[in-house]
Amino acid sequence: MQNKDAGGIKNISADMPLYPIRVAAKLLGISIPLLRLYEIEGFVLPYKKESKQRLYSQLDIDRLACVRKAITERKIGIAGVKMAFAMIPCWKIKGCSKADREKCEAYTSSEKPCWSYKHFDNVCETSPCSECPVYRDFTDCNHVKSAIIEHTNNNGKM
Amino acid sequence: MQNKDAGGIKNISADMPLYPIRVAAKLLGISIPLLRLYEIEGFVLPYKKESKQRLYSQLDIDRLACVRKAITERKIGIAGVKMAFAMIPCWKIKGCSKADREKCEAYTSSEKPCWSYKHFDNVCETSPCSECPVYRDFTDCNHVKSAIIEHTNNNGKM
DNA sequence: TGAACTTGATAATTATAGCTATCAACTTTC
DNA sequence: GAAAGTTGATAGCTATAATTATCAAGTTCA
Repeated sequence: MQNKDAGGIKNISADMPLYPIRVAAKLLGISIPLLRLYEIEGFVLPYKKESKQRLYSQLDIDRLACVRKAITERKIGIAGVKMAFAMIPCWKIKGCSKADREKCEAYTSSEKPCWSYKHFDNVCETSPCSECPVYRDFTDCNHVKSAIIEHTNNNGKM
Repeated sequence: MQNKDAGGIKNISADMPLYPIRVAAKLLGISIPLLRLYEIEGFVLPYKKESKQRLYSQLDIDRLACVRKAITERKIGIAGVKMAFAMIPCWKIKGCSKADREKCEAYTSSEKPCWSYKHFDNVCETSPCSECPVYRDFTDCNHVKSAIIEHTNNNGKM
């Protein structure tokens, strides 16, 4: 029942790359080109094989299902979802230094999520955004305000 | 040249109710019904005469010009602008107590700006939202992230 | 007093964001 | 080695959000 990294056969966890694009599209009820568009817009960072083919994890699907809801139900558009993600106080989550922040395009932007930028010379340079807690913890673009609340109230320590 | 409150004839300040709806619409280049819609959506709280007729201040015009830009240029829709305003850390700006927050619909909502709610039993009950700094200081819906930054970094000081 | 405004509401229009279909070229897989 | 799947790109469609046009009824104020 547990998902440990040390590998057995049943090493199944929500962030394992599983579904090829066709399956992912079907799971979400959308077309393949749209799924690709969502990636360009920065809504998901799917795993890519060496052959560049995408594989989507269950978390990826969940994430996109939320985005979908925001677009179709909440009537926030693509640009709105991008803005919502851009509001995440990533500099707090990552503990960016003043220097880090000054070098970060994402810090002041409200255009698109921080993980849509290429990061030079700051704390985000070292590891890929797909492994970053800012990306990973925000499966749900509707919960950004909770994060803002959390990080404004007591310096995030609660 | 100065705008003092103590009244002379030249008591002209940016938040004086000046323009009737027809003029305001022309200044913004939109129709009257749209201007009315923007009010329903919570983008502006114009002064109302006893006869219920609206008068818009220059600040109201500026505010709506920003909203307009966000909708037409940034492609954030009406719902997106509402969400942006909802992200303002009003509880910090107003210094809401825990009790205040628990009684506040706006606190957790990311649907619409706090000043769109009716406030009972909390600190916002006492004075109209049109006079609240949360409303007044956010003429520009594109600057919400600055506020988030400010209020996450050092508890709002500095 | 009456012309010119306003109000709120509904219906109709328009513009476009969101989405899909299709394409040729390339990969993977069995 | 061939079928099935992928890639990126472009063009076209569609649903609907955004906006305007109208309406009757009520105000305002020369």
